[in-house]
Amino acid sequence: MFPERDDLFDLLFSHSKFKTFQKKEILLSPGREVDTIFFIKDGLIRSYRIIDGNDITHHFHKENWFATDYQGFLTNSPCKLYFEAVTDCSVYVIKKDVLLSLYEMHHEIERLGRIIAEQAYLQMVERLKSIQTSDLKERYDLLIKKHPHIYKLVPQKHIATYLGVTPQSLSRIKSYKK
Amino acid sequence: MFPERDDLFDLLFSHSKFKTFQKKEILLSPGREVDTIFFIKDGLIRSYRIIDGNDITHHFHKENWFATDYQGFLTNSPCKLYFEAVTDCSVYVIKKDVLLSLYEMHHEIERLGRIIAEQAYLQMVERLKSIQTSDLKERYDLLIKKHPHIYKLVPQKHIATYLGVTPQSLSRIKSYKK
DNA sequence: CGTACCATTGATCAGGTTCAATGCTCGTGG
DNA sequence: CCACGAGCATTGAACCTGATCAATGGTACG
Repeated sequence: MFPERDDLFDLLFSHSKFKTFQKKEILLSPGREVDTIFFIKDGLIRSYRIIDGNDITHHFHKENWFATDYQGFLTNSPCKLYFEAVTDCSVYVIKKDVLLSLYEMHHEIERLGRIIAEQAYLQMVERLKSIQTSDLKERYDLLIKKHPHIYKLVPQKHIATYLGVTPQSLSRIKSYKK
Repeated sequence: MFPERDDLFDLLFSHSKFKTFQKKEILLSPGREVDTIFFIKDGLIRSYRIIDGNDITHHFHKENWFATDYQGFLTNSPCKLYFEAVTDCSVYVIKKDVLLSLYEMHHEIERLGRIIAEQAYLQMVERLKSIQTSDLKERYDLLIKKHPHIYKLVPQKHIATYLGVTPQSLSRIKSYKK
């Protein structure tokens, strides 16, 4: 997933604040510019946006990886997402300006930044490709195969919107399955 | 689009080979592992994959940016795409191992690598979001507004598959428009 | 001029949406 | 300890968008 370089992460964390959140707590809301990145030490976070009053899941953020409105972060535009703790969570809170100056100062943190961006890209490509080439049933099967614990932790309706469909459609698919 | 640092690009190009291709020439085919990146100095390139015998456009690569099977490049997996010169093209051909060692040697090239990955991510997110939130007509309008020259250079059918629909559907949409 | 490639149009089909009603389950207060 | 309510899942029916299959029409280029 990322280079096995604990020293790098230790350096990063030494410039962060450690924080815990309870299940269902909101870590971050839309509005201001994105100046915060979370690194999830423990727990599961769901990000979502509200479109026409509907809660649409953007992403599930798992432990040992980052969570932020990456698009807002990169383009200096306002945060569009809510971040909600699906389970109790513990996270390192990293400030954007701190991260950027770490990029400047340490070639290796810059590299970490590159690898983060590359991984984010790969995730998006996979998701786009699966939407374009697989039908709903295949996408659902793949998701619960790759991330079985998500299936147990979040309501179906959030998984449905993550897959880009309504909860009703997902429900019907599951009955065909058997 | 990217930092205005001609010296960086000059450094990169000094480790590249300059090459020209004629309209309709294939620059790269699926098969072997991806060891090549193109930087397009001039011209337009279309990448596509063959799925069930059908030509599906993956991306349009414009001048002053990079073109490669980025997914294959990042995951060391075989190239899945064809790259075809839509117009006559001139490109810098950069070898993967050369780029990786430039990353190692120059913090600033590493940064360029980060920015490339970030931009690639942003493009994918935009595309995913437009598929999930816009209907075909809106996506088509947005595409020709943002990239009017593509519209003139490639057949509709390639634009259709880029948008994730059949040429027939795109044709119908256009007649509603007026 | 003819042919090859692309765009358009028509008819039918399939998958997912929407709106609405019903069923299930778990946590809380009486 | 039970009963109720809130939130979620399921199911049904009508509908809509884009896919598919097939035929027709244009046009550029040899």
